[in-house]
Formats: sequence, C-alpha cells, structure tokens
Amino acid sequence: MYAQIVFPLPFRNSFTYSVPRLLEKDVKIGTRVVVPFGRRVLTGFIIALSESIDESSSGLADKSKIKSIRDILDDQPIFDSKMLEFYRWMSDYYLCSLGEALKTIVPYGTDVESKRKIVSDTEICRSLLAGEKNKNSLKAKILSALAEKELINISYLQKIIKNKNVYSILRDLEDAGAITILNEIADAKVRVKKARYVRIALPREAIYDLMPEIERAAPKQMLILLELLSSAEDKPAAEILKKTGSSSSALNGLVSKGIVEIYEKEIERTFKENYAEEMKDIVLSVNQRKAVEELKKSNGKFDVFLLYGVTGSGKTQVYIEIADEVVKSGKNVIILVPEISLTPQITTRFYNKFNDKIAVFHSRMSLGERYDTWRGILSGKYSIVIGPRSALFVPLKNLGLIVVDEEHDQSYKQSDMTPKYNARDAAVMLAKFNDCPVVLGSATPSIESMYNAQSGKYKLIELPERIDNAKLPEIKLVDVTIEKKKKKIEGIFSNLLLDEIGKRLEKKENVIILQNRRGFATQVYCDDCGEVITCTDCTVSMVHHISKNILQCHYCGNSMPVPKACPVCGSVSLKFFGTGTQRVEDELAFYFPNAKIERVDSDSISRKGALSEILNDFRNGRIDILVGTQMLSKGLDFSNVTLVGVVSAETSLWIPDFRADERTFQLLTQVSGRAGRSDKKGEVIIQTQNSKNFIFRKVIDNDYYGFYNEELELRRKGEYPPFTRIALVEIKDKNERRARAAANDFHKYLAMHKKTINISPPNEAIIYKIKGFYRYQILARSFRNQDPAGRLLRSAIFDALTEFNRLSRHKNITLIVDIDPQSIL
DNA sequence: AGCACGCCGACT
DNA sequence: GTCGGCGTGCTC
Repeated sequence: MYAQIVFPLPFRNSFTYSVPRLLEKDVKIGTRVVVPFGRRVLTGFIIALSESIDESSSGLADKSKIKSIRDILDDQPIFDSKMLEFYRWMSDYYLCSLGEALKTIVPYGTDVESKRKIVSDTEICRSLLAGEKNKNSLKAKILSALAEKELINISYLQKIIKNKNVYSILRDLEDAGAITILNEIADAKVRVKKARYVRIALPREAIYDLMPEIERAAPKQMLILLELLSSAEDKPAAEILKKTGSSSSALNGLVSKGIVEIYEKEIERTFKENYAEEMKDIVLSVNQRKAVEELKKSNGKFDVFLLYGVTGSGKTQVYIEIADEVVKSGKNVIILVPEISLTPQITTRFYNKFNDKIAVFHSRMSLGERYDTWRGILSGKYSIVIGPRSALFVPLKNLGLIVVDEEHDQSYKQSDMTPKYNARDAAVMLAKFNDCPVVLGSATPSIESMYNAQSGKYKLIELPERIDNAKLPEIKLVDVTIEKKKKKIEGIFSNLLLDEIGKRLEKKENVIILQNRRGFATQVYCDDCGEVITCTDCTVSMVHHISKNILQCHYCGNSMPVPKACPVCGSVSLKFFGTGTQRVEDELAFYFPNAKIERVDSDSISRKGALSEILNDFRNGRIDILVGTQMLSKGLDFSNVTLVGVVSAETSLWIPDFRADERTFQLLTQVSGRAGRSDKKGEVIIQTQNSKNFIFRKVIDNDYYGFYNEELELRRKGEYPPFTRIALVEIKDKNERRARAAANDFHKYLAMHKKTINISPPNEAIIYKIKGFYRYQILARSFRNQDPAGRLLRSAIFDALTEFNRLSRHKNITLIVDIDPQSIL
C-alpha cells in the first residue's frame, strides 16, 4: 500500500511513501503521519492512498527511493475528501502549497519533527575560541555561543548569531571533536494530559465488612475510604489526598488490600473566564426578528448575507438566535469574530446561551487548553465554535452555518504567515463547499462586501436602529488647530473634552478615551538638526515608553535607552513628539487626580487575565475612565459609558494606503458606538487637526452610505478593489542591491503578462526597511469585468514565479505574494 | 524550509 | 595550499 503525502513546506508536489503492514488498517486519507524526509523527520498529511504506485504518483523517477511511513499521529481523519477540495481551493487561490493550506487545520504545537541539537564540549570550544584571530568571524561567534551552553538548538544558534550559514563550520567542529550534533525527534509540544484517578474495586457490602478492621489499624485509610464513598464519581488521587490530608502511602495501602484501584484518565484542560455577567432574558426587537426570518429563508442552502446593523443594534443576538435554530436542526455552526473583540464579555454571553455545546478559542488560552478544545471538536462534542480567523479551519463536521462578525475587520487577513488568507473570503468558499449559508455582519461593512450586496451577489439585511430604545450618540468634532489659536486647548485635550469628562465623573458615568497609538511619545527628534530617531533595523521612528524609560520600535521590538543627546549632531535639545496612550493616561491623571483611570493596550494587558480584571472593574464602577488603542473600539458593551473621546482622529488617516479612509471611518464609527448603549444618552467628542476630510462629516452624521458612495468613487478612480483585483509581490533582502536586482528581475518575468494584467514597476515599499530587510514591491491588478474570478491575475503571478525560480540568478531572496492585500505599506 | 555539496575567493 | 562563505539543488 502506498500513500501520497504533502508537507507544510513551500513546494507543490506530493511525495509517495509505502505503508508498513502494521499500519495499513490505520492509515486513512486525512490523517497526519510522521515520515523521514531527506535527513529530517517531518509530519505530513495523507491526501491519497493506493495499492500500486503508478496510479497516483507522478514524476517519481526511482521506485527504490520510496521510504516508509514511521508513525500515524491522528487516530481519526482531521479532514475528509470534501474538505480536501476546499483546501485545494485555498492553495490555488492564495498561491501556497496544499500542505501549507492544510496546516491551518492543526493547532500549533502538535506536529512531530526532528530537531537538530548541538552538544558541545565547552572546554574545547573555549580554547578554540582563544585561538581564533578574528574575533568577529562567523566561526568565533559560533564558538563563543557554544562555549556558553552545553546544549543548544541549531535554529537557536542561527538566531543569536544572526546567520543561517552554520553547517559547514559545525561539521568541522564535529570533526575536531568539539561538538556532537544530535538529530532528535521532538515530540509534540502539547500532549493529552492524564491524571491518576481512584475508584472503589469491591462491592459496597464487602467494604462495609472490612471497615471496622481498617478503622482500628489504619485511620488515614479510613478517611480516604469515607471520602470515596461519599460520592458516586471517581476522583483524582491528588484531590483525595489533599482533602483528607493524607499521604500516598495511605492510598497505596488501600490499593494493596485490593479495596481501591488507581487508573489513568484523560483530563480535559478548559479555560475559565473570571469575568461574570448575569444572564438576561432577551426579547428580540422587530428588526432583529425580521433579520432572523430573512436569514432562515436560505433553508440551509448556500447563500451569502450581509447583515448591516448599526452599533448597538443587537447583531450578536441575531447570531445567537439563528445559530440556535441551526443547532436545533442538527447541524453545526462556526462563528468568527476579530480577536480583539473576543473579550470576556462576548465569550461569557455565548457561554450563557450554549453552555457546554460551545467551544471558544481566544488568545488567552494555553496550548493545552487549545489542543483539548480542538480534540473535543474533532470527537463531535461541540455544535458551535467561536473564535478568531483560525477557527474557520476547525474539524467541525456537518456544517450548517458560518457567521463572520465585523466582517470588515482587517484581523481576518493573515498577513504575517503563509497562506495569506482572508478568513472572511475563505468563509464564503467554505460555505459554498458545504452548501450552507454564511452571514457577514458589520456596523461598517467593507467597501467590497457592500459592493457585492449592491450588485446583488450578496443579500442585504439591515438593522438601522439600536435596541432597547437607545439612540445613536451625538458626535462633535473639535478642530485642534483652530482651538489652539483660540487658546482653548491645554496639552493634548481641548477644553470641551475636559469639561465633558468632568461632568461624567460627577454623574458617576463612565468614559472611554481612544488614542490609537501605544507608548508615551511616538517620535523623538532633534530640534537643532531635525534628525528623527529611527530604528536601526527598520525605517520607522522609535516610540518613547515612559514606564521603562526606553525607546522602542513597534515593528521589530528593538529597544534602546533614551539618548541624552542627538546621535547625529550631539545637540541636547531633543524633543518628544506625538501622543501615545501612556501620555493620554498621564495627562488625564493630572487633570482628574481623583478619577480611577486604567489603560488598555497590548502593553498593559499582556498578563493572562489582566483584561478580564480591568473589564470587571469597569463594569462594577471601580474604574471611571478607560484609555486605550483600537482594542477598546470593538465588542465592548457597557451601559454606563456616556462619553467617548478620540484624542487625535487622524493618526490612521495619514497612512499612505488606499484603505486609510475606510479604516479611519470604521474605527471612529466603532468606537463611537461604545457610547450611549442604554437609556442614558451618549456623546462622542472627536479631536482632529484635519477636520476638512470628508470622512468626518460622514462619521458625525452616521452616514455610512454617504461614506460608501464617496469612497467607492475614489476606488474607481484609483483603480482599486472592488473594481480591480490586486496582488502585492514583495521582494526583500538584507542586501539592498540584491533586493532591487531581484525585484527588477521578477518584474521582467511578470511583465510578459502585461497584456492581461496591469503591473506597477518595482517600487521601494513605503516602509522601506523592516527588521533589516530592504523591501521592494510590485503591485499587480486585473480589472473585475475582464477577470471576474481573478484567474488571469493569479496565473500570471504563478507563471512569473515559476520562471523566476527556474531562470533567475536571484534565488536566495525572499519573495512573498499577497493576494487581496489588506494594506500596501 | 532545511540541509549538504561544492565552487571560489581570501588569507596564511 | 586550506578555510570559510555562499550559491545550487534535492527532499518520496
């Protein structure tokens, strides 16, 4: 028997392996296997099985090269043939290998693969290092690392010496007897957790007969026995010992008498939310009811709905209602939400409704909790899964509905890893493959989705009003430039905003202040020579963080102490510029010394559970003002928030990206939506230096369609989506010249397709250098009317990629293709 | 991707 | 002459 196996590696072909007799009954399409691959051991996916090799194997030159499968990782398939078709679509659309697409199914840390480790004789390494003349050579760097630690991973070594070319030097060192290289097979990082449980091994009557004797001779054993008899369920050994205050020798005594037995049992690790909210009985509004009825019309068949509901219109309740219907009909549901809106608040609401039928994924879970939840889904324990973009790929069978909440959110696009998929678009395809409906919901639908709804491709459902008679908040715009001239502004706050905050504090109402930038000051520059302090590895300015008093790069994490003088001209007049959340928090504390203020950004909530605590305190009135980044803009629903302030609205507007307007409109509308979510009227104050921009008018008027129409015209003129399909090719290298040369080279191959697609010349990226890599970009696009499915665009890029790999001299550079990019920075 | 081979310039 | 750094090619 032979198996076709693909790996999560960047090549498209599958590999043929033989199946050992012993494993024949367990290998199935859709299971993962551990196999030797070159000099490594890897985990791969079985995509086909056959009795002989000529049927399915292609391009296999030598039969004797076939190796055999070592082990099977999954006891049941994690995808079926229908899902395989979906993952084939993904690899096709996003131009990645099938294995890379399939990798999204599996939770992180469950693969088995060989890891090479170096065991070094630190003495020999130290003496070799002493003999090295050039202390800056690669060899010297490697030796000093090896002299430090006895055991290190090769990948770790490569990281600390910042070079990948270590193998030839390591081989020489091994020959010299200074090191030994081990090829260990690393087990999965997460495994099934087991615990020792105790159960009674004799009939009750027999135990009663033995009791007097035990009581006399072994009182501790008696305690344990009574504890066991007190409940019908088996208990973990550790728990019983703790409760009875006895040691394991007492328990062992009972075991040796044959009265109790100890056995291993699988434990399911579950995440416990420490945020609590009482369950409310909810009656749907007329609009919500209508939306649910409209959604039901799909009758379980494939259909795409765009649910456009203003903030506070109760979209979540509509999802819960329709999901409940689907579950009652015996089918299962996936609900996607942006990661940052997976706050304890929303997860609690879903738990309250679906209890143990729902599996929730979020970033605060541990590897083990994630793995156990995933295995629970595979075993059919759950009917509903809610999570961020990766939750789209859970092995949930019998799919009856997919919901994508806040479908416009950019976190649905995976931008840091291959495949660079957009979970919203992939959700529509997954629904198509499963022939079930998909609901895209938003208070600020993306231009693309609304365009699809307007052109009849999606069905539009609207929720134009807030529930519970709440009104949309009143929004005021403050032009900071004008206020400054009138001397009506102190520091970063306008008088109006300060006054209004003061009023809320008196009334014991809550305030949310948004500033979409972390840190204290976002720029440090020299007043004499104008030099802005930038990161050494990235072309972005360093941000001042006052708590640690450092400058930090938000792209690569580099940090440095705050310089006393300008690194270029030596002048001491360094100025701190631009406002981050820390400064906002600081100034607020100055104006309102008695108010309780808490900051919510990725710096402040890194500790597990910190966010839950802050939100609990906010709900219970122990915090008056929340200051934070866009984390505060989504999903929060606190009825006592009556004022939302935006310190500087244009931070995201200046970004030279075709989606900058849309993002700013969405952010301001979403954060405004946090105000006035009950009978108390809400107010929003937006400060800006740029009040003339059209989007502010639209935000103030709550005029989504006005915004949509104007933005659509800009997109048409700029030849951007939805009128074109775009793909961004990034070519980067640590060597500037090589990066440019390779970009020119790739452009040459792509230009062969200029009859069918529109290709930009290779440009320096807007952020030219990130983490030491110089970045060039080529933007390719095709017009929607000529290339409706984007096939021309993708095949042009695919061809150019193949030619580039075959012919180009520049093979060792990094080339990344991003289909439907979220941003073009 | 990750690994090894082998070429070629640099440095005793 | 060797050393070590980098491009090239392969993985069932």
